[in-house]
Amino acid sequence: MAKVDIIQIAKELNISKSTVSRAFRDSSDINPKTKERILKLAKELNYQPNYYASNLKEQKSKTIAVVLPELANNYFTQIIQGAERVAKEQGYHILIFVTDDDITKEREFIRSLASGRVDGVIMSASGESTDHSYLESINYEHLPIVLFDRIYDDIELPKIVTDDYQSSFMATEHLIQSGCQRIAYFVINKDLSIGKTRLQGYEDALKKYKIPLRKRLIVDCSNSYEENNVIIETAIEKQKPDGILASVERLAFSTYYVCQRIGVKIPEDIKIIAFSSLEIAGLLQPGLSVVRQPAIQIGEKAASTLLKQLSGEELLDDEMFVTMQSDLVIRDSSKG
Amino acid sequence: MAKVDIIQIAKELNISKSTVSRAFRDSSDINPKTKERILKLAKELNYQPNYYASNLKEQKSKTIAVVLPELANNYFTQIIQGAERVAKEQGYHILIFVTDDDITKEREFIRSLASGRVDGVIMSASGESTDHSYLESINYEHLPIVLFDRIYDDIELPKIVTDDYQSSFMATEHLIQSGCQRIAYFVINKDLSIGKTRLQGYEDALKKYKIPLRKRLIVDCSNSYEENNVIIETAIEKQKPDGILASVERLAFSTYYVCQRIGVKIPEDIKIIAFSSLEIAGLLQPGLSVVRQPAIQIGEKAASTLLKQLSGEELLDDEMFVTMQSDLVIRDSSKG
DNA sequence: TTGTACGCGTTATCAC
DNA sequence: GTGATAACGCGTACAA
Repeated sequence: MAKVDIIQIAKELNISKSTVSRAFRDSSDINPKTKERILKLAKELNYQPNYYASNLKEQKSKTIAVVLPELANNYFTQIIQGAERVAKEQGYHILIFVTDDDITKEREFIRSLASGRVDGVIMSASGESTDHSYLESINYEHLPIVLFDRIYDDIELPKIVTDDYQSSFMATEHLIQSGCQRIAYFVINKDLSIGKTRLQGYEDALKKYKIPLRKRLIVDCSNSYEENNVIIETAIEKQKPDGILASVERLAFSTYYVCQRIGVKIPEDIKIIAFSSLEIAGLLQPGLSVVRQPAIQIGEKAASTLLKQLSGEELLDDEMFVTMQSDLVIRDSSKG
Repeated sequence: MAKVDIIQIAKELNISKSTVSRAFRDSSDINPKTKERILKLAKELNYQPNYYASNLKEQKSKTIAVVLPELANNYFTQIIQGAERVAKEQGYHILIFVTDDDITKEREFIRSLASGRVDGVIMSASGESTDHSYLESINYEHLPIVLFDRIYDDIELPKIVTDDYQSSFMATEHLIQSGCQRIAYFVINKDLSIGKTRLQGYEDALKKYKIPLRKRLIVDCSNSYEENNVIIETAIEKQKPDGILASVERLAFSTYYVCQRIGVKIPEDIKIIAFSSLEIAGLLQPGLSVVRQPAIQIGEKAASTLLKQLSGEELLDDEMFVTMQSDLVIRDSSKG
C-alpha cells in the first residue's frame, strides 16, 4: 500500500481534492452524503493527513518541547509526567531535549526550535546564570518559552519556581535544631541559579543561629557518580560535618552509600536532609528527610502556563512568576 | 522581527532562492564567496530553515516516537534515557506518547503516527496479548516499529525483551531456597505478555520443588496506589504468604508500606523480591532483592535497532528477537 | 455545495 | 555557478 493522499481519494470518488479536504475539517459546509462517502473511503484506504503538509500550512504543530538538563533524576522525569498529562489533555505532544547540562546544546536546541518545529518550550536551564544572552535573540512571539526550576534571573519570561530559599533555610534550621553545628552543603553547581538560592538559605540560617560559615563545608560535587563518591567521602572524613544539606537528591544517595561503607551512622553521627521528590524516600534506611518539591505539579503548571500563552491569552502578572510550595518532610535521617 | 525565510535572504542579496538554499546544503557546487555572504546574512537575520517545509520535501523527520504505557515507573523513564541517548547521537529526537495502559490510545497514537510525523516507533505495548489487530494494517515499510518489554507475541516485528521467564523462575527458586513455602505472585495484569511470562516462571519453579500452586496467591493488583494498599494488605492477612514475588516495582514499595503499617517484618515474616531497575533498591529498609532489568540498555537497544532499520539496513535474524540479561541481586529482603 | 487556483517554505531538476 | 520552475500534500479564497 503506497501512502494515500487527498488527491487519490478525490480521484477515486471523482471529486476535487478540496472537497475531500473539507470532509476532514469540521466547520466547512459540505454535503453530508459526500462527506460520508469520503470518510468511508478514507477509512478503507487508511488515510492519514500528512502531518508536515498540514503544519506547513497551518503554522502550528501542536507540539511543545521540554528542555531538561538531564533525565537521570526523579525530579525531571516527574516534570515530564506532569507536562505530558496537561499537554495531552489539550491535544499537544511532547518533544524531549536533554542538554546533559551543556549550555551549548541548550543554545543549539532553542535555536533549532525557532524553526517552528514546536509551538512553545518549557525549559529548566543548564547554563550558569550568565551566558544566556542567546535567549535575547529569540522572538518570543513566535516561540513562547516558560522557565522552571533552574531559571535565568534576568530574562523576562514566565517562571515557575519552588520556594527554594525558604525551604533551604528551614531545612538548615531544622538540622541546627536537631543539634548540628558543622553543617555541610552538598551542591552540584553552586553557580546555577538554583544552587545559589539554596546556598543563600543555608547561609542565612547559619547566620541566624550565629554559626560561622565555613567555606570548606560547601562541597561542590560533580555529575559523575564515581567522582562524587570520592568527593563526599573525602568531605566527610576531612571536614567531619555533623549535618548535611544535599541540594540534589542523588548526592544524598551517594552519601548513604559512603556512610554505609565507611561505617558512619545516620543520624547518630551525621544527620542529613535533601531536596528530593522521590516518593519512596520514607522507605530508605534510615528514612530520608526531604524538602519535597511538587515536581509533577510544577511540570503541569509550566505546561499549562505555556498552553495558555499558545491559546493567545495574555498572562496575568502573577502568572509571570509562580512560586510553588515545597514540603519539609522530617524522617529519621535528621532526627536529633 | 518577522520570520525570515529563504526568499527574504535571496532578495536582500539580489540572488535567487535556489542559490540561497544551496548555501545550506553541503554538497552542491556554489561559489564559496556567495555562500559566505549568504551564511553571514543568515546568521545576522537569525534564519532557521522551516522544519515543516523541509520535512514535507524530504519525507523525513529525524524523529522517533517512544510509546509507553506509563511514566510513573522507573523502568520506563530509564528506557527514555537510553533511547534518547542513542537517538541524539544520530541526530534524532524523541517524541513521547503515554497510553496510560489504554489500548485505545495506543491504537490512536500509532494510527496518527502513520501520518509521517515520525520516522519510526519504539513501543512497549499496553494491550493484552489479544486485540492488537490494528497493527496489521500498519505499513511497516513506511513506519518501522520496534517492540520492547511488553510485546505482542504474534506480530512479526523486531522485539527486545529480557529473560523474564528465566529471571522469574530463579527469583522464585531463590525464595524457596530461603525457606518460603507460600509464595505469592503480585502482578498488575496477568494477561499482559509480560505478566504471563513471569507467571509461568513462577509456576514452573513451584512445580520443580513440588510446591502446590494456589490460585489465591496470585494477586491481581491495580494501577491505583490506594487500591493496591487494600489489595495487598488483604492478601497478606488472608493468604499469609511467607514470600512475595512482585512483578512490578511499585507493588514491592506498597508491600513495604503495608508491612510497616501492620507490623509484618521483612524478611523475618515475609521475604520479598521484585522486578525493579531502581538504582537505590539497596538503600531501602531492608535492602530490596531485585531482578534488575537493564532498562537503559534496553532503551538503547530498541532505539539502535530502529535506527538501523531507518538507515536502510536489513536486520539480521538475531536482531529480530533480542533477549537482554537481567541480574538477580539478592539483598536482605529475601534472606533466609 | 463544489471546483479552481494559489500559497505554505524547501529542495531538486533542469536549463542557462 | 546561478536562476527559473516544479514538486512535496494540504487548506482556503474565490469563483462557479
